[in-house]
Amino acid sequence: MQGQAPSARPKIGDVAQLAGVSLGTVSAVLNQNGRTSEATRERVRRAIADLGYRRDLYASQLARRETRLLGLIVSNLQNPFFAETAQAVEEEAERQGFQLSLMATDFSPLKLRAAISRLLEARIAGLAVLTSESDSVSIAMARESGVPTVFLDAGKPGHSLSSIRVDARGGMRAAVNHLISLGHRDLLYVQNSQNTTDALLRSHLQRRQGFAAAIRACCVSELQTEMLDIPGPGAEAGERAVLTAFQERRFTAVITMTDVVALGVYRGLQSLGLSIPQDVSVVSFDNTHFSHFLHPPLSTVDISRGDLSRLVLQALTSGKPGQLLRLRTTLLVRKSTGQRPADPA
Amino acid sequence: MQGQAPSARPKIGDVAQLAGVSLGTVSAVLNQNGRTSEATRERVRRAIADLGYRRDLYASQLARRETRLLGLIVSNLQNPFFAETAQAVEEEAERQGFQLSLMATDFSPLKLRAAISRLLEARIAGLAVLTSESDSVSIAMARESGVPTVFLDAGKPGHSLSSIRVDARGGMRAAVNHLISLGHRDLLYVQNSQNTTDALLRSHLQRRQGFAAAIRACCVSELQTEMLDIPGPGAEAGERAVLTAFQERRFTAVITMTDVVALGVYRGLQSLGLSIPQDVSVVSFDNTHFSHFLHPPLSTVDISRGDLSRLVLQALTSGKPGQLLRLRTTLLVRKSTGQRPADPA
DNA sequence: CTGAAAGCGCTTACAG
DNA sequence: CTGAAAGCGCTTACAG
Repeated sequence: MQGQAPSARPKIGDVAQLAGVSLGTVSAVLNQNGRTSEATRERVRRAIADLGYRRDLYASQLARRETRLLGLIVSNLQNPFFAETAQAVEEEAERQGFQLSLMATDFSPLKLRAAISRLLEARIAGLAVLTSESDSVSIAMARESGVPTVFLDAGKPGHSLSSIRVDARGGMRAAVNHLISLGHRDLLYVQNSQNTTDALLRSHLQRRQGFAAAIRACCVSELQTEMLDIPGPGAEAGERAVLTAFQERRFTAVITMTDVVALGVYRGLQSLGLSIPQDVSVVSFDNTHFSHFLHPPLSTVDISRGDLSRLVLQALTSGKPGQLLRLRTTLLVRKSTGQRPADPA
Repeated sequence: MQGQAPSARPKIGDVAQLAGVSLGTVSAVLNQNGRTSEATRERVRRAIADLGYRRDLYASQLARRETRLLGLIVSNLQNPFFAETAQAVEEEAERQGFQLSLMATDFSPLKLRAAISRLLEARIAGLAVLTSESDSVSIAMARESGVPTVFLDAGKPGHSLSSIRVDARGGMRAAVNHLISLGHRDLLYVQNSQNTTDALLRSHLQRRQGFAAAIRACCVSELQTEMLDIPGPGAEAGERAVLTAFQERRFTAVITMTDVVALGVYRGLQSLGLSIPQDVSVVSFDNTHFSHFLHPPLSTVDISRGDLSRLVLQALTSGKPGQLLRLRTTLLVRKSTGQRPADPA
């Protein structure tokens, strides 16, 4: 039923025997050590093909000193920001000869700890935790392991632990100033919280703080703002936030914590019969792929995936752990933001 | 620089010594074999914590007969269909006590082969290949390994290899009939090809064939259809397809191969000043999460992620490999489809 | 409930 | 360029 018996799986000794060479020689061919003659290599290759031999990962790695494996943990692969980031890191890792083991936490600190634990068991050469939730136990685990690690917007740099700080404040400031310069005075800030009971969502916090700071620093006096936090998935939260907030008061601009939230905001505004940007401007954060394809194309703050992935690999493989790395953000003005309407009826 | 020296990593023997027990006892505690007293377990746990001990995955798996690891390969994690499917399979696997090793091919048959190869080296207990591209060499590799395997819309069932057949034709038939019943007679079918030189994109082919078959089977005589295939990423392709096709002729309905293509079609139509569904109806395939949040919400053919993941686990772990499994599709009528306009000017 | 020993399938000095 | 041997860090019968 199970196909061949388990013992049918050929081993390196079977290959050696069939090829008429020793174990070490087969191993050298497998690892491309190059200290074998072409004729030998060919015989070994043929024996491997004939037997359907496949090296055992566990035996191979156990016998090796080090691994070329990097661990990457993100919050959720359904979220385009994380999916795009994971792909960028994977490509950069491959370019540098590393394989990636990818895990998702679903915003749960417990799953984050479990993921770190599993990756450490795999003796990874480096660990990148690019999640929006954070967890002090996880940070301590990573730090104590001594494995070069990088967190996103979390952890104090030192020893083996680096930290990448996204300039969320700068991005938010740019977004707020953009809206104010367009004449907007009534701003709604929308974020969603995931169900993370005991986790501090750093990136969320920073974006919100960035918004608040930009408002405080603003030169204009008659600013009216409201900040809404709706639990649940981003798109649903964005829609509900708009339906709720616009019942009481009229805003001319909405700033969302992520593009996914903006997706829901678009829908909410449209179901209220409000046009973007004629009636309401929308600006967001993340520059996920789909934001360009919304109607109208969404103005959003870009976090460069390329820069991020290069920083990650620098933190993990440069031999200089414990760095504090900064990542710029850039406001992309597209078509979802415009002049404040003359008469926001 | 590297933190502790590599040899600093404690082993099971260090734990045994500190706890005053033997190797086997520590192993029993680690594996929850339960044949240890609570007092012993506690001592071992404390020793593990004190030393910061972490089991070595490779040694552990090498010594074990079997693995509880399943391999899952998808085409691209940025595509919401694959991301959602991966998450569903992961949850179902976890429910049944399996871990998942996830890989992406980026639509490349070569990467598909490499992924299968790596997963087989990890001695996976089962392999699911849920990609849109297919490759006969990959199918042969999987088959010859004897590992229980399931392909999506590819491979002849037999021995260790199962196949899940998505009822794309049925879904397309429902979509076409829905449009025809709404009075539409001028239909545009849009698909995008990825850069897969030598791969046959089965799911694409089947959807297109489903469309063609539904048209042929149709009772109405005055049907006008056009089928467009634009290379490149889905959203870009959808937009370009509309801009191209509507230059020459006026369609009242567009059927897209995937939701991602529909995203681009929306944008193309809107930039032409055409309203959905007042001027043009759109119906799609996949029911990805975002389709519900487009404006208007997209009518699309659903492929149940829950059913799919249950079929995958059934194929891999039921002990009855070599099955042919069928997966239904369901047309979800939302707001992007409506009556054919009276005067499609 | 515990301990000593064999074995998992490789890689890597080392000697030839 | 090749071969014999030690060792990687666990798990698992087996004997006590």
